[in-house]
Amino acid sequence: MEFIPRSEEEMELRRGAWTAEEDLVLMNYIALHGEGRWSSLSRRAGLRRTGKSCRLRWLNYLRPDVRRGNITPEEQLLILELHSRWGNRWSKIAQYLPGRTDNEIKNYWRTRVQKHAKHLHCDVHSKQFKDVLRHLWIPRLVERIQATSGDSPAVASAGAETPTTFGGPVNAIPELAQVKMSPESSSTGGWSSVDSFGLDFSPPPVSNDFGAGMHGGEDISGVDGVTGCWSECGYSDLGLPDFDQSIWEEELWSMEDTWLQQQF
DNA sequence: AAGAATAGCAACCGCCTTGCA
DNA sequence: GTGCAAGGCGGTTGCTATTCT
Repeated sequence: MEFIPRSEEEMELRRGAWTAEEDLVLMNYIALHGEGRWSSLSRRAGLRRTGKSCRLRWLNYLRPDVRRGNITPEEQLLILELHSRWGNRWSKIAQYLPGRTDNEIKNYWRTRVQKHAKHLHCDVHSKQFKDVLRHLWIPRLVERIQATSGDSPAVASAGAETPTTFGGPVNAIPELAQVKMSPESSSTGGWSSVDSFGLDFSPPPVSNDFGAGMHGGEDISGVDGVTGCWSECGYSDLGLPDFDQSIWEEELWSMEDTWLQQQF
């Protein structure tokens, strides 16, 4: 169907990629006036964009606390677990990964996790794939986290008697959701609960929005939203190795193939 | 070296919810 | 209670960079 603009204003609306100039205008405006109502903000700032477009650009790209770059093993673990609980509730999942946007998590899921499922010729929601996650992917992630966090004895391990948190980097960041092994799961090898992988979470400890205390319907106003700025927390200086995703994925895939052959 | 295929991600779309008059 | 505008969210699209043939 042909798009017929109903007004001059609509005709002038810009779409597609944002220019550096537009970014600057939006950032400057928000720095001076705050977020406010997006539709009027767009007009007042002199941007020929919809309010929605401005909001999206700010939240997903321009916000100073947006983290970019590889999803760390800790974050992958959180995503896998939280997705097993809530499904495609990306914004809810994003609350537990400060600095990551729902869009980024959604993209990660679609490009990495679904790719895995496709490779294994199964659906991401199938029991088969969930088993692969539970028995192979997650334990491997835990191993990686252990390996990169050095000599932490508190790292999740099969057979641990009490809930333990991942040591090293994760513990170094109080703002990051604490991933804990539950006693039930640890007694059965770590990852055996039916609906989730047996991890325990603290409530979302940090707000990654700037101003509004409500996020996704849950009141998280008790936290200092502005100091949620990730770089200020030192996360960028954690020295997490930039582990080579492709190499470890290949390794994982061959393990998965072997494992699946044994299981099915 | 060039074209095709694929992956990754930014941005848009449309539906639903919320707040307000 | 109703209608409207705006915001929020999940799904989808399309562009660009990278890899493969």
